[in-house]
Amino acid sequence: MGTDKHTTASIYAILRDRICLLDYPPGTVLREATLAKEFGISRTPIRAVLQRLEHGSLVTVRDGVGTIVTDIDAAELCDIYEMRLKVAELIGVLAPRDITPDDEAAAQALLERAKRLVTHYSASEYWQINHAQHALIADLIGNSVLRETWDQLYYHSARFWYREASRAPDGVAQDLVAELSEISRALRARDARAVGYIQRNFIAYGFARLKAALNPDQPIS
Amino acid sequence: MGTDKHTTASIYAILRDRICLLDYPPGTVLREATLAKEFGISRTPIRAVLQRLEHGSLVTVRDGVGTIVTDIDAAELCDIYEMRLKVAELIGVLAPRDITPDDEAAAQALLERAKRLVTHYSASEYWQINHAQHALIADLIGNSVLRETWDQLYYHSARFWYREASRAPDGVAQDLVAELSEISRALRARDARAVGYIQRNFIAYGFARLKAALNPDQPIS
DNA sequence: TTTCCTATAGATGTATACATCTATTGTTAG
DNA sequence: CTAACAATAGATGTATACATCTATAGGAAA
Repeated sequence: MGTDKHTTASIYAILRDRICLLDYPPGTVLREATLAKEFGISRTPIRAVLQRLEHGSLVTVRDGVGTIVTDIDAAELCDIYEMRLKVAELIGVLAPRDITPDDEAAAQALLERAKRLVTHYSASEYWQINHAQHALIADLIGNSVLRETWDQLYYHSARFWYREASRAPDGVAQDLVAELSEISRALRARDARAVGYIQRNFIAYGFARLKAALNPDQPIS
Repeated sequence: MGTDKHTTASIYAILRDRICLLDYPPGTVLREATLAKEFGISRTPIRAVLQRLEHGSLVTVRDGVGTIVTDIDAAELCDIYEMRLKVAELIGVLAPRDITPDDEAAAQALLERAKRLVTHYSASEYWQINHAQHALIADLIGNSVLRETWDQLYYHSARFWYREASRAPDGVAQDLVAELSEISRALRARDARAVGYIQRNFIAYGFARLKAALNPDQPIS
């Protein structure tokens, strides 16, 4: 295993997903030599990947120490989420591309998967649907600069929502069903602006939940 | 010359500025070996810098060919500017930091420099003031994610505005005076939201001018 | 026992040789 | 003369040896 032909892009996606899915929790120290050995290549392309991850604020490279998966404080988490709320509102505003029946079908398929998730929960399946939903919506964005920003914000914050959802998974599947139902409705109506606002709202719900977890108002200990 | 001790960060800033100031016009092919020789280091740290520039969409690295300074088509220029218009509106909205007398003084100093520019124009001085104004406003942004996005958008589009301003420099100094006057007024009023809206407006003025240059409505040929 | 200093293991940063890829130029077949 | 192809120069991509930096463990002095 691991003897496949990896490209820097594929290794980047692999490491990014490991960080997002908390296979590498915040604080994890990655070693270039170890990763190089795992993927059967030298340190040079591994370094390029790590530097790219560093640009996305997913890791910090420290000379003589290693590459450390970043953690986040409450203030920075708020910064990311407040930004995402505002950027979501732009999705349907800045020249979205035309919605097609394919988009509708893709959302419907995700909705069916989410419904199955309610009765048979799986963290892995939850995140696959989540990622697919993100990709679906990002693909609607016609403005390339907005799409890039939207993507970066998503990957910057995903793991912190994942951590919270893993701690208290109650209702996340139902919420995902509700979100995808609304998105399907908006796509049927060919209303890209509605899609953006639905995203905004569900990001806000998640944000409220994260804030409640950070500042537990009812510490009945 | 060039024997000073450069760091990757300083080399990054140098090359970024050369691209922004059109010392390296779009289409220029940069060679790693040449740059390495110029800065007295090996290709390795040069490659790290070029990859960072590529991440900011300032260059494209092509295997076997070289690192090419990116050009831009009308559609992408519109994408960037439409995004900047929207992001500017967020400057005073997403938790700006408190405005201090120092900010006021800095803006006033820039205004004085801009006034001198009207009678004694210098492209170099124009861009130093422009950059300083950008840094001043970016520093007001309390949301770190917004600040990063704002910065990236600025450096992504700066050279295209510079190219247009160089072609027809009439009025750019006066416009800069007007913009800095308004910014000074907003800072005196401690009104960060006003600063953001002023930025939005002058970006819109520049955008209109760029569009007019791209689609000359009066092609009397 | 505590504290400070020093030696060291092991990490990233850098330089360089080599592999691979691209564009071009020159040659040859039609 | 034109077009296709092959050889080649020179670029980036990769692997690796070496330089430098960091944290830590261990020993000596107070």
